[in-house]
Amino acid sequence: MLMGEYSYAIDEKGRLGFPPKFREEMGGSFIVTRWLDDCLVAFSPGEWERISALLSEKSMVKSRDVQRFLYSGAIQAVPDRQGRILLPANLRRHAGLEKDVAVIGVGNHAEIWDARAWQEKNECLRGGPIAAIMEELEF
Amino acid sequence: MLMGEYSYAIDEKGRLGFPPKFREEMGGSFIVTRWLDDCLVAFSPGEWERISALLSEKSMVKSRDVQRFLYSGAIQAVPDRQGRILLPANLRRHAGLEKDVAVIGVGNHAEIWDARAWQEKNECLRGGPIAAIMEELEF
DNA sequence: TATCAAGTGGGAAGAAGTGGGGAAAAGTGG
DNA sequence: CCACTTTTCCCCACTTCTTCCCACTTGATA
Repeated sequence: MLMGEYSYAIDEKGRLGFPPKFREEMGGSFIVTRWLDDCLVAFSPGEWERISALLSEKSMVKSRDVQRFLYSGAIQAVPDRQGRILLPANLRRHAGLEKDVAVIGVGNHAEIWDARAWQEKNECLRGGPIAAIMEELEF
Repeated sequence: MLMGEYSYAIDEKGRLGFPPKFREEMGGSFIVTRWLDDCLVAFSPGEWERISALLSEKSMVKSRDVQRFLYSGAIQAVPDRQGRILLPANLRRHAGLEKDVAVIGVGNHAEIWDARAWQEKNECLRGGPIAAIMEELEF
């Protein structure tokens, strides 16, 4: 179960640290791609298979933009011996990543946020919508 | 059944004492995460499993903010030999914890409040809304 | 009053984050 | 087709921070 929040800095070579606990849980490599709300997502190979299968069940025509979105941004990330992954420029641009980054666990996947964007997201969530959404979900 | 109210002080390293009775009831470790009304929550592993399962039944897209809220704040708290748990900075910030803290039992879970916030909450509860909420719940 | 449990503080070992250098591969021009 | 330049990628070393463990103090109880 991926959870927790970790802070990292992208260095001049575009390398991003990745939490040891996450690497351990995900295995030797994982898939990183674009995600909703201007962040990036990391799936273990198994979860990626599952997502992929769910997508292929849908109408190829109706889901074409979703497939373009997810597949075109996807890379297979292989951490180096220090546990860092290399993020291509297009992915960094999508999430507005420059230097300070937050990596968060979200159960079955991890998300990569620009530190400031994540902070603002947090402020919004604290504010109140969480209780409303949970009620709506009948929690 | 978790119940009662306990006072502790967070030390400079972010460590927080946890009531022996609660530890005993929860087992060797438990999950702590953000919760509604600017406090933290502690679930036993079993209860966490239940919450987690409820969440994964929902739509991944619709529940994404709730999942971010709960999972990104979650840590597996393993008390040290003195029965203290280590609270990361982001959790302390969420609940406004600085020094004096109240740990309270709430049936199936425990909550961690800033002492002053808990005091104010208490005043509010005394005030009156309790009866109204109980009526609404058809108690 | 003595003993035990529990709360609090500090130090040391280990892991993890960050930066830099070197080798290999790929792309480009002659 | 060969050689040179540039970029990518891998590995090593250092510093910082986390985490675990031990000791002390305080309060309760017999």
